[in-house]
Amino acid sequence: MKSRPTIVDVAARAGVSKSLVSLALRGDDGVSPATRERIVAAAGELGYRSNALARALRQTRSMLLGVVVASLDNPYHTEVVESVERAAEQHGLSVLLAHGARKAGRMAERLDALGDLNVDGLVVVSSWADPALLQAAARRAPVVMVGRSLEPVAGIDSVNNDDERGAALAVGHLVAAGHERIAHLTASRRPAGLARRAGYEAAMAAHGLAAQVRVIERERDETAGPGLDAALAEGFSAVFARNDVEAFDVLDHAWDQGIDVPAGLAVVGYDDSALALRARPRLTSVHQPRAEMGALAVELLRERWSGRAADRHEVLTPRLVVRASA
Amino acid sequence: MKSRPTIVDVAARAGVSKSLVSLALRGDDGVSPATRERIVAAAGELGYRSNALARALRQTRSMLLGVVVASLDNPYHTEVVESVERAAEQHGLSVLLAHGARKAGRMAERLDALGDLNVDGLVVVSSWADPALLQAAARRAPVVMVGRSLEPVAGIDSVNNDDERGAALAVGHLVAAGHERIAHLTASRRPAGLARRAGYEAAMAAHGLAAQVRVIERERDETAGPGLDAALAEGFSAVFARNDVEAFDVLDHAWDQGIDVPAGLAVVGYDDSALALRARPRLTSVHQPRAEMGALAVELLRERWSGRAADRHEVLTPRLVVRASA
DNA sequence: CTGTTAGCGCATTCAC
DNA sequence: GTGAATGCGCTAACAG
Repeated sequence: MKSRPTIVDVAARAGVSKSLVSLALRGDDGVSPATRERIVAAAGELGYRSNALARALRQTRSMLLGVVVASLDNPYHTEVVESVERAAEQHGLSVLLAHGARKAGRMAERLDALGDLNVDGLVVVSSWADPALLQAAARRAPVVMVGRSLEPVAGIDSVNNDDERGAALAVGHLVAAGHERIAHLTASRRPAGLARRAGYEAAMAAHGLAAQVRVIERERDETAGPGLDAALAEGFSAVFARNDVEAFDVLDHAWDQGIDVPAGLAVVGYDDSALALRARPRLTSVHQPRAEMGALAVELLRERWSGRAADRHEVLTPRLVVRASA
Repeated sequence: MKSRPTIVDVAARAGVSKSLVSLALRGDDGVSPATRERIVAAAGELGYRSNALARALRQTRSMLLGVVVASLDNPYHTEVVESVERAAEQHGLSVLLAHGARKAGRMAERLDALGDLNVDGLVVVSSWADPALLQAAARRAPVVMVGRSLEPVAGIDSVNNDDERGAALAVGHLVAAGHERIAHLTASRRPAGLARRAGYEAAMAAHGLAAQVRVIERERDETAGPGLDAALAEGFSAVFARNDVEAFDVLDHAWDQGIDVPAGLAVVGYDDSALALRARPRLTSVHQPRAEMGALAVELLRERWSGRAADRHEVLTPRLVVRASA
């Protein structure tokens, strides 16, 4: 509302120069205890807080971390964001969150806006991103992509889970339970989806089974319609879905058709997001180690700040969380 | 990464003063077309973007809008955030999103952090907030609360839907469908929950029916357990839940117990969030006009900037969206 | 040692 | 069209 007190106001009130206020408030030595106390008291009385903008402008570091997330409506994404935030906080970094980066145009705009604010680093949480955009952003601040790109993007670090291995875990579990007609349902032609699909196909082959991939187009704000029903009508005994959101849809449609899960149809999802616990029956799902992924993303940025030049692409190992659906 | 080009670099390259660069780039008159073109070209070649921090520091306005949301895991909240963002963009405001304000301590910290960045205004999207915290934040920038507080907080504008009326819509719909044993399930002692409960009780009384409120404690990250089952065992013919999340739980537990919805149990939720479309059967729910709410929140801030001193508390009218669950 | 002065960082604005 | 002042906090160099 009213203009906030500045360092000059504090200095005046404490009867010292503004330089000393700066030193005192940041715990520098070379300030006598008595004076420091006076300054701290003055600051307290005025409700002074240093202006983050001014500080960031003067220093090279803003201590700001930009996080761009594709959308807020996939629980897995928001869970990754939270883990990034936790890690950031531990290093005294403030997170600025931007979302809606599902379209390249908006993604570019968000990245630019964060860059304009002098963020020290960027974390992009998305299952897809235009390499050129990432590289453009990386000219301003180091960028870490949490999620897959088709192939490594030069100059961009990345953190991922091993989608192929995750898919193999799902298939292995279903095969061990005696399933043979195992379908893979996917709606995505994006990298993570492709990797899971490839992992599924490889695992099926390894078990001597025929891969059955069904691509289900998903409408915006809707659960997949007729395509999904048609796929279920084929009589598979088990389904490995590309992610929890789609596994959730499978459960819904199975419910509509009176198919009993898991007896009539076993379902395995991917991400182990909050959705897995909301589902009935509770969803068996491949867990991505998101807490580690967030921490690692921040760690990679810190390494860049310390001068690392070579790209790093970290791939973490997922694990299967078995619940009631398979 | 490398230090970004400044206005001085552009000025040097175009052979003019930096003042003129500033004027030209912001479309001021009084710059000859030829010169302007030279300047724009120079800026383009250098990839110059004005430093948002420096601009905010110089001007009184930062054009930054802070949005604090209780949590990212309630779809209704994130949908409100998106509508605020859309409205903000139309006025050239950038949104800085912060979350995790479920605890007062963290809320205070987030508000402070945004204040340090000189946001021009704050929107708090939450079903609860400590009035003292809001007022503290309001000393730095105008604050709008989207959601209910127990009573109006002096100095803080608010945007809400009429919870009492929404509850009455739900009850009216169920009564019209012939229901008499209508329970209200709630887990919340927070303002919005209380208002809906009061609205439910009033509506039941108006219809000459006995109110049946059941308070179901919800564990973190879990759907309500035994309490919910016990309530369902009482044999109500319809349930009005405090919000979609809890209505979703009701559907799950009904499913567990083999209760057919809506034949054996009609269910109505509140918020009409994305969850309503995920539910099976699709959830009948009270719709809060979130698009208008977001736009209104931004509008209220703009009025404050224009000098309005009196508080405004806007209450919008909800409507019932009838789907399959009731 | 304790504290001050001067100037920086970047874009905007006003008097000339 | 320009130079100088401004906003706010940090910091190098300097004085007591």
